[in-house]
Amino acid sequence: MPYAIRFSNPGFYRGFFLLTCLMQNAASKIARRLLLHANSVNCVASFHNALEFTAFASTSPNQTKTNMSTEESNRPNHFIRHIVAADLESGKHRTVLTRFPPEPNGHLHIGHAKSICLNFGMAREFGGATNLRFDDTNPLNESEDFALSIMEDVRWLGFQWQELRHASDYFDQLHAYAVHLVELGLAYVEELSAEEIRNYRGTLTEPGRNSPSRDRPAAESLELFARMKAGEFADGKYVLRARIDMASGNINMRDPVIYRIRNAAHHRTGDTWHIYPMYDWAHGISDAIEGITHSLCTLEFEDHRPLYDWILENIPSPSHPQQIEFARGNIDYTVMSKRRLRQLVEEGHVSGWDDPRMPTLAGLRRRGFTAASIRAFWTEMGVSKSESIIPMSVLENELRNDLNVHAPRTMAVLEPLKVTLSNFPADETEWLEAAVHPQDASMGVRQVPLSREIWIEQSDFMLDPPAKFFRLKPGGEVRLRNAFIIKCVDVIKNTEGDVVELVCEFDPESRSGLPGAARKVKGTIHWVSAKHGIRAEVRLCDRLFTVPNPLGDKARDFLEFLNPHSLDIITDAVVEPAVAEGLPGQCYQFERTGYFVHDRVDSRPGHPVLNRAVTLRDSWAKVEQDGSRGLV
RNA sequence: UGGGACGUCGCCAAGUGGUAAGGCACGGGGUUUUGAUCCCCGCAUUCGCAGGUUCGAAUCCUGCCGUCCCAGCCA
Repeated sequence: MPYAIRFSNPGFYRGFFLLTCLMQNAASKIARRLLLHANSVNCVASFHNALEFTAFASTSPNQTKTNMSTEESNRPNHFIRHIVAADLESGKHRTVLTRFPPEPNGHLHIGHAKSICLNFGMAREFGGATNLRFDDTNPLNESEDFALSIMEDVRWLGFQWQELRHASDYFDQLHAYAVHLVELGLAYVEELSAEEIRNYRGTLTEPGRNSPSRDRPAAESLELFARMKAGEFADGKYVLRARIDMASGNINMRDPVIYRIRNAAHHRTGDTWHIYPMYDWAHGISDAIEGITHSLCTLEFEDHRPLYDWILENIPSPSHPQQIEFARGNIDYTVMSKRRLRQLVEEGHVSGWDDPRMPTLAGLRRRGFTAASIRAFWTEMGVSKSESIIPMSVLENELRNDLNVHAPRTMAVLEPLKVTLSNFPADETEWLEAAVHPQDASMGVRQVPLSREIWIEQSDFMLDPPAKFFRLKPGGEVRLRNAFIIKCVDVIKNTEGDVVELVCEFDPESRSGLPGAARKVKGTIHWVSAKHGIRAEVRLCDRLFTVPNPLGDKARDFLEFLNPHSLDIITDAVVEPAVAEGLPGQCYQFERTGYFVHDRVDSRPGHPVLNRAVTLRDSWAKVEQDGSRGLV
C-alpha cells in the first residue's frame, strides 16, 4: 500500500523525520481501514454455513453473512495476499484462479483445511475462483471413495469449487507433451533399474553421473516410450526421464523420472494406460492447462519449483502459473501424517477416520467442531513460511468463540447426585421459563420442568469444602439456575459413607422473576428434574496423545504416547427432555460444563449420544489446581 | 564450502531503512442467576548472535549459530 507521503531525500534533521514517520503511519492506518472496509463490503454471500445450525437459522437469518464479515475483517496480511494483489494491480493477471489438489488416497485433516482456506480464500477475496483437482497420477492407492469424502469435506468447510478436475483428465495431453520433450532431445527412456538410478543419482553432497541411456537417440526413446504405453513391458522395466543436469545441487533436477510403467487399473481411466505421469510432470502442466494463476503449495515443494518452471519453459505451455510455497500448520498433541492416521485407524486405536478424537475433518466435525471455527482458526493463524506448532487450545478457543454465539443453552448433569426439595409439593411439576441464550433474546425462551426430586452435579457438592468453594455444602445456599435458591439441610450417606442424596429446602421468594430473586448467593448450579430428565450417553474427548509432539522422540514409537484417557464414556448422564429430541450434528451449550453435539453416527431418538466438543473455560479448575499445589 | 528455506513476546504473526501492529495465552480490575460470556487496564527499549554501512537498521552488508526440507519408478 503506497503511503500518501514519501520523501526521497533523507538528509533532514531528526525531528522532521519523526514527523514524517508519524504522518506515514497515520496514512497507512487509514489506508488499512479503507481496505478492510472494502473487504467486508465485498464479502460474498454465497457461503454455505455448517449444517449444524439449520435448526436455529430461523431465529437469526443474518448470521451467515455476519460471520463472514467478521471472519474476513479480522484477517492479518500475509505474503501471498501481497503477491496476488500486486499481480492484479500490475495487470499480470486480470483474475485469480487457484486450485486445491489433493491426491484421493486418504481423508482430509485440519492441516489440509489450511490449504483449502488459503486457496479458496484468496480466490474469493479477489473475485476469482478455485478448482478442485484430484491429483490422481498413481493408481495404486487412490479411490473414488476418498474423492467423495474429500468433496464432502470441502463443501462442509463452506467452499465451492468452480471446476472439478482430475489430473487423469489430462493424461492424453500429458503424454503428448512428454513425446514432444523426447523429440526435442530433452527426455529419454531409461533402462537402468530403480536401484541403479539411485546409484547414478549421487548423494546430497556428491554430484550424480550420466546414465548410459542419457544419449539414447530420440527416435529410439520414442519407440520405447510408445511400447511402454502399449503395455509391452513389466512394471519397472523402463522409465522416462527428463534430461536436465546430473550435477545439479538440486537433486530434483538430476534427470527426474517423469513417467513410470504401472500395469494397474486406474479408478477413473480403467486399464487404458500402462504408463502414469509422476507428480512433477502432471502437476505444473495441469496447472498450466487450467490457467491457474497462483499455484499454492507447502514448503517441501520449494525444491521442486525449478523443475516446475523448467517443464513449463520447455513445452509449448498454454500458461505459466507461479508456484508459491507456504508453511504447513502443525497442531500439538496430535499427528497429521496420512500414514500415521491410517495406522491409528487400521490398528484400531480409534474407531475410524471419523473418530471424534481424530484431527481429520470428519473427526472434528463429528466431535462438534464447526466449519466456521476451523476457517476462523486458519484465518487468525495467518500464512507464512516459518514452520509452526500451534497449541490445540487455540483451535478449541475458536470453537468456543463460535459456539458461544450460536449454541442454545441447556442444562445437563453428567454425574448425577440426587437432591430432594423437601418443601416442594410431591407429584407437582412446575414449568420455568429460561432463555435459550442469555445474551441473545432473539433466540427465544424454553420451558424447563422442575419437580421435587432433581439431579445436580456430584462435583457441585462438598462435605468439607475449601475456601472459595461457591457451590453447595452442608447448611449452605446456592442458586438453582433459572429457578430459586436452595439450602442444604441434610446429607444422606450409604453404609460406605458416600454421599448419595441431599435434602434441601427452597426459598419460594427467590424464584426467577420475583423481587426476591435479587437476593445474592455466591454460586449458581445447573440441575435437571429427575422425573423429566432423559438418560443420555455422553462422550468426553480429550487429546489423543499425552505429549505435545508424539513424533518428537525418534527413539520411541508414537503409539507409546497414546492417551489412555482420550475417551471417557458416561452412560448415565441426564439431559433436559428437549435435548433428547435433537438431530444428529446439533450443538448445545450444557451450561457450566461445555459444548456438546449429538453424535452424527450413534445418536438416535430414545438413545441420545452427545460428544463434548470442548469444555467451557474454567478458572475454578485453575484455582483448585493452584490450591492443591499450594498445600503440597 | 551439496542445494533450498526459516529464525520478531509463552504460541501464532504484521513489519520490506524512520524509531516494534494485532490475536491467543497470561496478570489485574468491573458486570454477571453459567467460577462462562462481555467490558476496561497491563503485557518486546527490542527483533537468533557478532560485527559493519547509515543522521537513523528487525529491515541493507559480512560472518557465525540454530531449526526444517531434499538422495521414491510417492504426492
